Amino acid sequence: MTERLYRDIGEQIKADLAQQELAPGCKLPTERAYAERFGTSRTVVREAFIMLEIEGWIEVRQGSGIYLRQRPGSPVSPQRVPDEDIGPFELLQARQVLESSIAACAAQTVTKQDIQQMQEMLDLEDTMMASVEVSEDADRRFHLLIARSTQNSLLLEMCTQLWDRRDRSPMWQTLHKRIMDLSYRANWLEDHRAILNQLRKRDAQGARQAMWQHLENVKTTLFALSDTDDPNFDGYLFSNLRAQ
Amino acid sequence: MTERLYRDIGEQIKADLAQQELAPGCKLPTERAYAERFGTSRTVVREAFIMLEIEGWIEVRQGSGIYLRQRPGSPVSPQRVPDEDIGPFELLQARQVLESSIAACAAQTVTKQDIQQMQEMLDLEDTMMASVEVSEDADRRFHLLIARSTQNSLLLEMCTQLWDRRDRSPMWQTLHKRIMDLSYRANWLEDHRAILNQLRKRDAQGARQAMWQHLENVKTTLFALSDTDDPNFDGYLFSNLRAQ
DNA sequence: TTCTATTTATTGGTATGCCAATTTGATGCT
DNA sequence: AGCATCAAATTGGCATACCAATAAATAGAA
Repeated sequence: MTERLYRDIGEQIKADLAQQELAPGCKLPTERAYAERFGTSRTVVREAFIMLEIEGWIEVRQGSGIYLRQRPGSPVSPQRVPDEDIGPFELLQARQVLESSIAACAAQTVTKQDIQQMQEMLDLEDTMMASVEVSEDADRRFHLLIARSTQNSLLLEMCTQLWDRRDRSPMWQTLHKRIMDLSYRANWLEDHRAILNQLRKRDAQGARQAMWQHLENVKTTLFALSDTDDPNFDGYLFSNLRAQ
Repeated sequence: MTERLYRDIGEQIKADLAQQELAPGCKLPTERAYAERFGTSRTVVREAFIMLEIEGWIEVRQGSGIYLRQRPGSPVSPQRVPDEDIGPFELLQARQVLESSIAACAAQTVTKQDIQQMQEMLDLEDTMMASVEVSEDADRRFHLLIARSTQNSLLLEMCTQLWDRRDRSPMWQTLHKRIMDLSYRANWLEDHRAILNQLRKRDAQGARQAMWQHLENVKTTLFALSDTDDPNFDGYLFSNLRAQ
């Protein structure tokens, strides 16, 4: 695996900023200064700053300089957690917490069109259960449709992030096949139907509980599958918050 | 405002990929190909790809090529919402949904050490209420400590993201000063005390409701302040999900 | 003195060129 | 035929050089 140099430099800059406890809005050293300091070309430093910019730490102004957008390294706020460090269990727990509340919220904002689209996804899940590809995609879309129906773009974005994380998770690939081979999808389809029914009734508490139970069932399934030959499986499954 | 070229190119590449509906893992055109196509140097294309890499869309392998990491542009999943497009109300609603559930979850996982640190933050808020800087920082830390006490790094990360969004929000700067000048902080400190009390009791429902009520109060305060001379204020306050 | 216009320096933006890792496929041996 | 080896092409990694926007300094007019 190629360790991209700009990432190293970017992390070093972040560490450096965290150490100094600079105030938001203050000006940072120039690209040239960092280049000389790290003994690299300005190109790499520039790339590192692009990383920090995308991550939201800094703001770059041509001809002026680079400025801090917020306090770096607040003791409780971590940088982005690497995909490899997140286990399926931790991910599902986060989804359970977030999506159950989203379901409750959605019950109060969902429109007829939303309901209709969700129903179409369920029909798709039903008829195309044989196709892993299609039914899995329908699963994802069903959940995201619920998030979208809250009419809150941030809730949809967060929910999307968690699903993207799952797809990127190395361990998911393994679990994915095991789960798909088995017939759990029928159970989950029933869960989905229950959720949609609560949304139809505009029952916030019912929707919350239905979503919670659904993800609880997924967790249970996952747990049952943890009897595996992969020695790292258990530790991975339960990997949780690391020390700050 | 400087529109950074690499952002334009990056967005164009993303749009291009979404259009083609490529499968995950497939190989993308080379940097040189995109450079020629857009009529720019390879440098900007490379910077654009760094953006996509940070955002998690692609994986870059030296000497080999650039590969897709996941499905781009699923109909319901948007790209990241720009900070400028998010109003304080939408942000607070997202926090209310997320943080109230986090509080409920935290009530079951919080440790004595967590409780102690939260108490310290409240004491800081109390004694340093005169200092806007300090009390605001304590506010932030208090909320993030709750998220951290769930022992779930994703929940902490999402919560942190929302607070970072607030800090970056252009409208927040305006509201921020108005709120700080007034004496709402005392009320919010009471809210925080109520939340901590529920956490002490390990009462999940109580914690959920206390957090919900707290952010409801913040929303109310914000709404009261919306009587302003800024013509864009109202629209901004309620800007919500845009059409997909 | 003060304000303004202009020059100069600073700083990020972009392009070009060469280097290193990887892949590909041709070559020759078994 | 099959496989190992090596050379050439491909492709991203990095550095240098010059361009453009901004800010700072300075000279001149009111």
